[in-house]
Amino acid sequence: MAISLSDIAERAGVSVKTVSGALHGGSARMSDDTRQKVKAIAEELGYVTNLAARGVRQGWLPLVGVVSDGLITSPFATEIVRGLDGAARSAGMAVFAVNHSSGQSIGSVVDEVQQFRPRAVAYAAMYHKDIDLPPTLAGSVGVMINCREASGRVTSLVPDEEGGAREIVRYLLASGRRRIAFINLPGILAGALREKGFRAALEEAGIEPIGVLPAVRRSVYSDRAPSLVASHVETLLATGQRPDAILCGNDRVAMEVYAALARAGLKIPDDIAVASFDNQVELASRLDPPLTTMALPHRAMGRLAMEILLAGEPEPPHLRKLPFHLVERASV
Amino acid sequence: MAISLSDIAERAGVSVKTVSGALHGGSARMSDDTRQKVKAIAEELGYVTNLAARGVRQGWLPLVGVVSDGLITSPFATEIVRGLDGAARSAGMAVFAVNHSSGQSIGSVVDEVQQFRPRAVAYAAMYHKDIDLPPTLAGSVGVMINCREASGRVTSLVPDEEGGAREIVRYLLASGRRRIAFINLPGILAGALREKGFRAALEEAGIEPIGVLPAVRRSVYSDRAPSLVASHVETLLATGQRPDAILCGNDRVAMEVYAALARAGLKIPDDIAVASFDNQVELASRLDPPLTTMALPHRAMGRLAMEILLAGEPEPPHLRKLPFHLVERASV
DNA sequence: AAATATAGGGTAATCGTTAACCCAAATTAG
DNA sequence: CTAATTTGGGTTAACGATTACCCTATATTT
Repeated sequence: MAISLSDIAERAGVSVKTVSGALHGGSARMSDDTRQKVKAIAEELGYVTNLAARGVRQGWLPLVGVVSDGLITSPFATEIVRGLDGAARSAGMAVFAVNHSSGQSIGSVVDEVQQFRPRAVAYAAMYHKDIDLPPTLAGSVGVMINCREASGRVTSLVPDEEGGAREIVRYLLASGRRRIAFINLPGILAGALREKGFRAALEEAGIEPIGVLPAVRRSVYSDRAPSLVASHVETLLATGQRPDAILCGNDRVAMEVYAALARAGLKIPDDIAVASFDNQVELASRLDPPLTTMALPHRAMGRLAMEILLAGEPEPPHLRKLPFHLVERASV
Repeated sequence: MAISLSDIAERAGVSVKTVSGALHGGSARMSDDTRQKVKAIAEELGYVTNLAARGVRQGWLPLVGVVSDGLITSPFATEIVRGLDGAARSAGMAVFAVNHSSGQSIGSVVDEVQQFRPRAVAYAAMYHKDIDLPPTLAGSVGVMINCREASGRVTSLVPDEEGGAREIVRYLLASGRRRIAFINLPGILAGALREKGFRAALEEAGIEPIGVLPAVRRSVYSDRAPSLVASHVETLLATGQRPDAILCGNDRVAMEVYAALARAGLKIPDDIAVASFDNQVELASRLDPPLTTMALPHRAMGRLAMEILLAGEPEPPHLRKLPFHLVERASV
């Protein structure tokens, strides 16, 4: 078994509480002499705090549980966790992430996490969606990240899809583009909201969109679904009203657009501008030319979530939309 | 405060130990009647096991700590974690992942994890590298994942880079290719080992490589470094010995090769085959044609690591190389 | 019918840490 | 010079779960 306070106490010839005070109680009344001696012995013996024991006493462990739905495969997930982690560290907390596979109910996973008596629990969705949290869990889950909680009982943090789409469209307009098409991700919440922003921004400029087209068939967005991108691009180029900008649902769609435009012999951005959403850096910066894209506020959501979780007085539940961030590269 | 065993005991009119036996001690002597009654009350009160309390008694929490170096951004990291997680769950353990940012020493992060009294601790590197673990940690870290531990005091699990390269070259040879070039990732361990495998496989077939070229300048591999891929491809195509296959250091290099070949008007795989390492699915399956690539054994490393950590009798420390896995798509 | 098992469950110690309280010596205030 | 305060540190009781040990009925054996 590992070294405990009483081992140190015995060696130092003091009581356990003195050791505890010397090592952990910053303001405990005690001579500097004693404190130094105890610390030295602790160091020598290789003492490591037993947080489980402290946890029993305090009623909680210095953990913040994060339950995420399904795939943590995406780089987005890690950005959320980074945001959470950074804020957690500065509060002396660790992030304890558990993903719930499709087999389990949210409730059972939350319970699993609760067994560790975390200070707080957040729920994080891997893509922007609606989630209906079971009423029983409204008390134990403090923040919903990247999803809208239906009942409104829990504060939800989501990307401002509509605003992000407006911003990139305005940017395209500011660069002089007027004939703008949108190859969107169908069947997902982000797609629907972005389309609203896309249309709103064009309307406020008094411009008609060239087309809003789905990247895959059947209104079902999936990485496996066969892509329609190439044929859409060909169609768009064939019309008399050839677009001078194509906005893409994500960087991978943009990658396909690049390929289709290359086949058609068109130069980016001179003949046609390309922009998208996601800022998947490895992809976007490697494309030729590097891709201008709207970065999602994943890290910001993570950071804000942690601040909300650890804040003393909780705000009343509400939906908070966080802004996208334009990453200018050379494709516009 | 949450419900405890004694709350249930009081309500049920039995002792705490009976409640403990009923809920957790599968084989405790007890009438079925009592057991059912206790379980019902626990359910009703919404009892959740306090693992911290149990942890104090047992000396450890049902956790396996995983310390990873720096960036958890890569999809590889999550594959490792998935492997660990799957194996951990079936043993009733949870994975507690902590990444150590560049500021901290490995030791301090391991200590941070040890405070939670995990059952075992693993170290995971985000890309295949050599790591020199401080001697003090050889006792606390049970397995090194995706890295070779210099001193040999700890079992290390790494991808069989050499074997993987041999396999993909043999595959290219089997498909009839004879003039094979390799645009490799310079400056990293994986690159060096793969080159050995690449050369070995060609030699055993009595064939000379067309060229082994670095994807970026200066032998420093980084996602930011300016790419040399396009010019290399142009050079390769300009020679009389035009290659009929290009092996790429990773899928992103392959993506650039695709673009360069498209510009040159060459068809994949008819004019020239392309293959690579990584199997970054979102990319590889989206390229046109979909990319044939060697998948790294990340999940397998994670799973095996957990099995080693949780095994009763530990094997003596050794270096274990896990095989790559060929993902056949249409680019060869 | 007496001796022995066994089922069913209680008591109390234990894990490592913290914290409310106490006490003696030393210092300061008046 | 005495009373009040501070300093330094010890005692002891929690926290929640587990477990070795013990006791009392009832069931089984001889």
